[in-house]
Amino acid sequence: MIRDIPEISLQRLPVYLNYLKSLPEGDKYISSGTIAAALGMGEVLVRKDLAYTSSSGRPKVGYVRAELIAALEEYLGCDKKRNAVLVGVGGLGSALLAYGGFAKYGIDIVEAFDSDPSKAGTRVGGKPVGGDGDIPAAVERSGAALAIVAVPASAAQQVCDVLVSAGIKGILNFAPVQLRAPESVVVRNIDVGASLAILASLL
Amino acid sequence: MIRDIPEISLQRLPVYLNYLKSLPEGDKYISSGTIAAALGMGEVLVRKDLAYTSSSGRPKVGYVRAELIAALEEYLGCDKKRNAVLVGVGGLGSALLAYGGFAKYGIDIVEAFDSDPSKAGTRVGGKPVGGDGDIPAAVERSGAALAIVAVPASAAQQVCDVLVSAGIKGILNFAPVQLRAPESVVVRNIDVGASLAILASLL
DNA sequence: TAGATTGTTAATCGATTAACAATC
DNA sequence: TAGATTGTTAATCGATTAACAATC
Repeated sequence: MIRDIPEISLQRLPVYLNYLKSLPEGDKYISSGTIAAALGMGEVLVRKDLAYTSSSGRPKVGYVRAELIAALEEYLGCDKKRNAVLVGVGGLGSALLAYGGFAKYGIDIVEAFDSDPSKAGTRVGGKPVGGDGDIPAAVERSGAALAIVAVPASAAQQVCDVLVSAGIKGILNFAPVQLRAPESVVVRNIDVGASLAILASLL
Repeated sequence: MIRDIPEISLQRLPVYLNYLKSLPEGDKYISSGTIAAALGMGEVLVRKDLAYTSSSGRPKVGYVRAELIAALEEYLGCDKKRNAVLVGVGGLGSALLAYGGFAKYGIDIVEAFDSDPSKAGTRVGGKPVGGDGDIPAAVERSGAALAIVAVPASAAQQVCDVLVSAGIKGILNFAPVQLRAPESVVVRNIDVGASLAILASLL
């Protein structure tokens, strides 16, 4: 699924998608200028980004909203069912297991894992929780290519290693450490503490 | 606290900080090349980023690790105590209230709010929870300039408006909507669902 | 037709990298 | 001194914006 789109453009696509979905059903057409004004960006940028999804508008009228939504969803792979696993059923991990925001992108967290044996065998957010040792078998069984790491920083690298050797190809890491992984594995980080600190330092 | 640093450089500072803190106490010096290799980036970039914090290294030996940590912490304002409030005590909000990762940046979530009256008066993650109507008074009392929005997308704009009129200057928004706010208010977004979808589409 | 909007090409802007002098 | 590393200046690269032709 390698694409000829800059990652920074890719990151904006869900923003467009959310905005378009929030519009009233009645609006059949929408122009790049309207989108740009609503989201506070340049309209040429909007058109360039949308062009990557192979959606196209009509001069004078704009884009058909429903078509644009469909093109964005297809480009983002929302129609394809993709499985993910989650490691670290603490506060954040539990919240993510119960979070409903992955479904609209076709992503399903099928199983979670925690090093605490007392959590193994339970269910959190409706998802079965196993021990860390169950990771390889579960990844193989479910065919999951995605993993969420929500363990403490001290455990993250080790968990990453297990995930990589289990065949995981993409890791969303919430631990505040830089994970070492083979180039073939894509790692992206979300550091909530750092994000708030950065925000604070912009004030 | 307006700075002459590109935001993209600012975003890397916590990464350096975490890495430097993770090194063994015994290492007195560290070079930009070592940092770059560990984090998978160019060494000139590391030096440029570090230069923004007014830390400086010595040719031939590198940077004094402890000085670098101190400079980064000072630049990021970790030494200054800053208060934040959180709105939306659902799964994610509760997890963030219990999350310990803000303290190292000098940020303290002092109070939370939820529209559900049954939550008002309780404590979550050790933090007092009030009703949404308590926001203005609490913001004034605590002097909080930062807010975390962890409510559903449908409520986020209204919550944003309340926070802005209460005097909040920076908002970290977890709801998948683009918030409208005055230019004087800095808004940054974390969309966990979108982040995982983007990751998936890179595979 | 006239006007609005798209899509593309060229220009600008900003960030990263390369080259290299300074220096400990 | 020689070598390693910093810090800076210039070159490159990539993303955004401006200009504008195409078109419905």
